[in-house]
Amino acid sequence: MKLEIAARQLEALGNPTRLRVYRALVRAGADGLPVGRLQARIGIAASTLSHHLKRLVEAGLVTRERQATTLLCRAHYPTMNALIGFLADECCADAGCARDGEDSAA
Amino acid sequence: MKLEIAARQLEALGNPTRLRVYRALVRAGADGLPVGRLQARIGIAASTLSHHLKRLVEAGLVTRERQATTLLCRAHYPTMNALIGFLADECCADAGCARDGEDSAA
DNA sequence: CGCATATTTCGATTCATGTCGAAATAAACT
DNA sequence: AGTTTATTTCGACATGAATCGAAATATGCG
Repeated sequence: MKLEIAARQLEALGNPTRLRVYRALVRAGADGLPVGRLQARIGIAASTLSHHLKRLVEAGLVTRERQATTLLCRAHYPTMNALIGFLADECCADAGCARDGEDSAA
Repeated sequence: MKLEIAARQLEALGNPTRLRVYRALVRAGADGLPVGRLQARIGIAASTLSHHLKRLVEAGLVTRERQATTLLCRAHYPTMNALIGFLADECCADAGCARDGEDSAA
């Protein structure tokens, strides 16, 4: 059922707004970014951002952590690495990758 | 506007059925797979598969080519490579990737 | 030309998504 | 305790997605 999980993560990233959010978090690096900052930067309603953030968190791509009065969000790199691994592995990656039948039990 | 494109491709892969379809095509390798084969393998209605296939094609992840009476589908690797590149680049990838501020013009 | 096979398009249905504003909750400060 | 700031949850709405079966289209064969 690994495929289901990968699909869920891909879906989470497969929305322009969420991808923008996620990218902003990645760029923010280890320090993360408070929700409010994100909102100002991306320019959407707070409730909408919260909704998207929740989906990213549920997909394991982002972590949220209370930091006094604000909620600090951070990109969770291991998940992204695993996802890229899945794509590269299950779904090809390297230039060559023209492996014919492999385990495709016809 | 590259982000929009990446989001579109991620969304295309972000559905379990489509991801299954795509993976089947990748596994089929350079020979590709006719639609009918895919349908039998995945077990969904032909119309549903056609719909999903269309989305994968529109996202540039799959190519379709008439082969006499059947339509041969193939995974289009360059797109996947570019997508992985985008994720690795814009959205982190390598294990380390704890680059703090970089261009995050806070 | 008409039939058989392969695939898509159409129409319908059901459910999920993206979005917002307003109200509720959480945490800190006075 | 009350106020302010930060964020989420709620309710609503419009739009899009996923799915199917049936009908339409395309290709090759006899």
